[in-house]
Amino acid sequence: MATRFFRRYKYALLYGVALAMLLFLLKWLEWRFIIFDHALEVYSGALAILFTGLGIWLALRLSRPKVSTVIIEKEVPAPAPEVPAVAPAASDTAPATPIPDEKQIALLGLSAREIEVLQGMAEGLSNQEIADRLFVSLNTIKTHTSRIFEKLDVRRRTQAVEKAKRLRIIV
Amino acid sequence: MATRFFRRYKYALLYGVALAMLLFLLKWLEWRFIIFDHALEVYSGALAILFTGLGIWLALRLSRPKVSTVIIEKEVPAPAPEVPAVAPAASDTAPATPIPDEKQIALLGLSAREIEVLQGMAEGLSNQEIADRLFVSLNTIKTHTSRIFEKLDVRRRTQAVEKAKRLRIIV
DNA sequence: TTACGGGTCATACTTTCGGGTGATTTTGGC
DNA sequence: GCCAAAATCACCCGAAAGTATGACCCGTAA
Repeated sequence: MATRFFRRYKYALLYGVALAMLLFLLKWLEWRFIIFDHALEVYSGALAILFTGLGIWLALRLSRPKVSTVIIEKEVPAPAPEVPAVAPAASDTAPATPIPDEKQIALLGLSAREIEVLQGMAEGLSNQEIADRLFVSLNTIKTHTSRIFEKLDVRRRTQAVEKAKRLRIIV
Repeated sequence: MATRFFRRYKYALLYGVALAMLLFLLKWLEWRFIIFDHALEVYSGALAILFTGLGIWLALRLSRPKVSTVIIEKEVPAPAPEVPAVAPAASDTAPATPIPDEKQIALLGLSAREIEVLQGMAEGLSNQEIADRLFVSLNTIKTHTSRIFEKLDVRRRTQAVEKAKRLRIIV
């Protein structure tokens, strides 16, 4: 069928259509404003939009609202096979007790920032995209991911997400 | 004392100073090239400040307070039956339908083989591991993953897994 | 018979991930 | 003010993932 063709050249087709629409829009605007001289209004509008965007960007960039972590304990009747595997990882902080503190098991020593990164991972974002969202560099995210993998005792992001969801660390 | 104050409001101060310098620069330029009609510049500046403030206000108002909820799984001494590890975790994503949604699969045109690969992906396996499990070559898995990404309209395996689980294609 | 979808495999290439290491800055508690 | 933890950023390097393209085989439906 033509589905394969469409699938293969989907983006090319989309790009073509988008370009056509954009050209049409430009033509329309040209016609629209050739009559009236709305230069000042357009200028003001552009300025307003630009600086509103700047303000939003600034606020998001500079304000780091405290991430309040709400901890809800939930009793689970079925001890998953992975839970014992978690224990040795947490045993770094509490090696004495054979059954470490529940909070340490659950949190695994994950910081708030690491959970944010984990959340991004779970949404299927790349490290670069997570970096952009959190306004930090790619290297920082890589450091965070490394520590997350360490603490969760996994080696790949897919495993981390799977485990984090299973442990209800993230939704 | 003053250091603490400076530290706390560092960015605000920086922003203020920067703004002041910018205004000064504008004034200087204005004086440099004596043009009587300063109305536009003043108007622009006022507009810029106003809408920057608006943007900041908007961002602060609209950005929801980030509250990360951590649910702690607490083991209960009561021994549980031999439940597969996946089952309890899947209960939160698919409480109603334990079986995959056939309609979604048919709708997306995913083949049986592709579902198998997708399943492997969801378990956090690497392409090589999936290849070994299905007794095919690594390149074959890569081809499958590419087609899966096409059909699911995603670009990364993490996104594919996220979407597949959301659509109940896999458990 | 031919066209097509599905499965398989390959090469060559670019991009992203992840490990390892070291460093500085920021933050929060004492 | 001091200190430890957290957060940030950098560089290198190998591995894995993903893109693009072409090819072959095999059923099946037109």
